[in-house]
Amino acid sequence: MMSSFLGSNLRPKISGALDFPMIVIRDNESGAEKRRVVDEMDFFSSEKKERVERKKESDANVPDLRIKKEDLTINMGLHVASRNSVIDRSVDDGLLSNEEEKETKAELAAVRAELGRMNEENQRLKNMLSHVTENYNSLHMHLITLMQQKNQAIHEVNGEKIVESAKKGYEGAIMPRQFIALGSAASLVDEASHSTTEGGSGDRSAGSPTVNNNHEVISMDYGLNKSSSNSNSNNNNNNNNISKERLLDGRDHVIRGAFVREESPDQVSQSWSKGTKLMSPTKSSDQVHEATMRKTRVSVRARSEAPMISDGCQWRKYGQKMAKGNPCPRAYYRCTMAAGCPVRKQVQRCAEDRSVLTTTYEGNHNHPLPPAAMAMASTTTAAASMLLSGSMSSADGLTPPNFLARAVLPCSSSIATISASAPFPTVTLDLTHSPTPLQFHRPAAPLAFPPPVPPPPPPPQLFGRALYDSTKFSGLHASAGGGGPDNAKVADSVSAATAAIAADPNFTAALAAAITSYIGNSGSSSGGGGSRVENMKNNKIYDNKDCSDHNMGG
DNA sequence: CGCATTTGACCGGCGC
DNA sequence: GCGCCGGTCAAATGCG
Repeated sequence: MMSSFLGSNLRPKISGALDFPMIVIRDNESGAEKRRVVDEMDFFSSEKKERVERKKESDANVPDLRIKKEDLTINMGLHVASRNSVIDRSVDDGLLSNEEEKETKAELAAVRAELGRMNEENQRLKNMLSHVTENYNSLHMHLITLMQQKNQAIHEVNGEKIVESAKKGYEGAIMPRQFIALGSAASLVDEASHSTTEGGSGDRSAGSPTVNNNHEVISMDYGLNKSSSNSNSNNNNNNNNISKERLLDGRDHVIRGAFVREESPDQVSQSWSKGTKLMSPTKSSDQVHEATMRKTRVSVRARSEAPMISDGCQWRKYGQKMAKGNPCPRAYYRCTMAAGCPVRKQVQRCAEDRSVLTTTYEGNHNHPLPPAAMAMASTTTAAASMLLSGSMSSADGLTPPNFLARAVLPCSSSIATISASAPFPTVTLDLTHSPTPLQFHRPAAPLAFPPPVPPPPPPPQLFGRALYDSTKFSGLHASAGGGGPDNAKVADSVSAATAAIAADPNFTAALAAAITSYIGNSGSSSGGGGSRVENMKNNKIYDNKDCSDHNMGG
């Protein structure tokens, strides 16, 4: 990266430097050449002043401080080099007077001193930036760790009370009106599931009322975590019990309703999320916690010829299976960006349309994410949280389960499908549609997570087309930070579809914000459109389901 | 040699 | 109880 930066900035400076009369005088015997040099040296002072002025203007026009300083360094380095050459040769040839020599050498010393100062300041700024980055990463990790420890403590201390309340048929649940805490929503969802596992384990033979009670525990715990992790983050420890009591009392931003699913608690704990081996008694509590952390899934459907969409994270493939009803194998990946990261994903092509790639995410990352991955994580996280929100709301008829479709693409038939009947709640974001520009609304609300340095965003009207040309996306991330001359070429080859899903932070951020924005207003949403709750038992949503179900809006 | 991928074995849940 | 299925593990293999 540095080389490309230097290259792109050196060339004009070199050209300018070569305009300076430093032509090598190889033939000392030629009087004509000597005179020519003397003539050039006659306007040495005015030339020098002009170049100093140009440099000042150039420096003033460079917006970025770092680039400015480095540019200045390079420029000044050339000044020094060329000046040295000219002075030395001129002195050697006896072409400079003593006064001129003193003057230019004094200027040279000054320039060198300035160069040294700039170098020092440049280094200082670099160190500062690196220090800030390190601090940010460590704080982020610390925050995640604290939240996990806090939530676990809550379960241990108050879990029994929640279970008791749930068994009594308590129907209240807190649903925060706003959330977008990066990376926390999935955790909250997962924590909710954690609570379900603990609470339901003691009464698995109960009938449907108990099932609903368990789901209510999900909602309540979710609300608890949200309130403690978002708005009360500064007083987490003090407010845990308070939040719990408010939660149990049904006050404070309560959206009443039960988390409705059709399956039994046994089904809740099965399959991908169950972590059968992780749940064994021989495993540590952390492992059990990790296993139960992974509950809610977010499935993203996108057209791509690549074997896997690039979402900014590092994945390691740990298995591949042939799934029933689909001739295409299903690949299993786990996140390897940090040791012990519980996030996993499945990748499988649609049986009906091989160009459609279904990526299903589960769990939340326990480490800082790169910008592109952050955008993707935010999107899936928001969708996962939306799932709980939608399920709760749909129970009391306020909001249809597939409200995301109207949230993101109000005029399209569907971009998202929410399953409230699966063994694990799942949101399917169907990005294989081709929405018209009028249908795509970027949210006006600012995002809560820091916007990454964005690549040139694809025009909204190209979104649908881009989705179809998602073959060559895989090279994007390698070139994202390059800024080199190949960027345009790479950009041409990048699939804007997958980019829209995973790499274009603008889009994913917009999607996340749209979801989030909608959730923030979900309590006031009117019913209207019919809900479409799919039977996702045994992962049928992508195994056996006709792809056309997701492509209604085409 | 280290790391990632492949692939068969294994496990637990579910349906019959 | 048995077979099917989804999910995971871990040894074998491939690759840079």
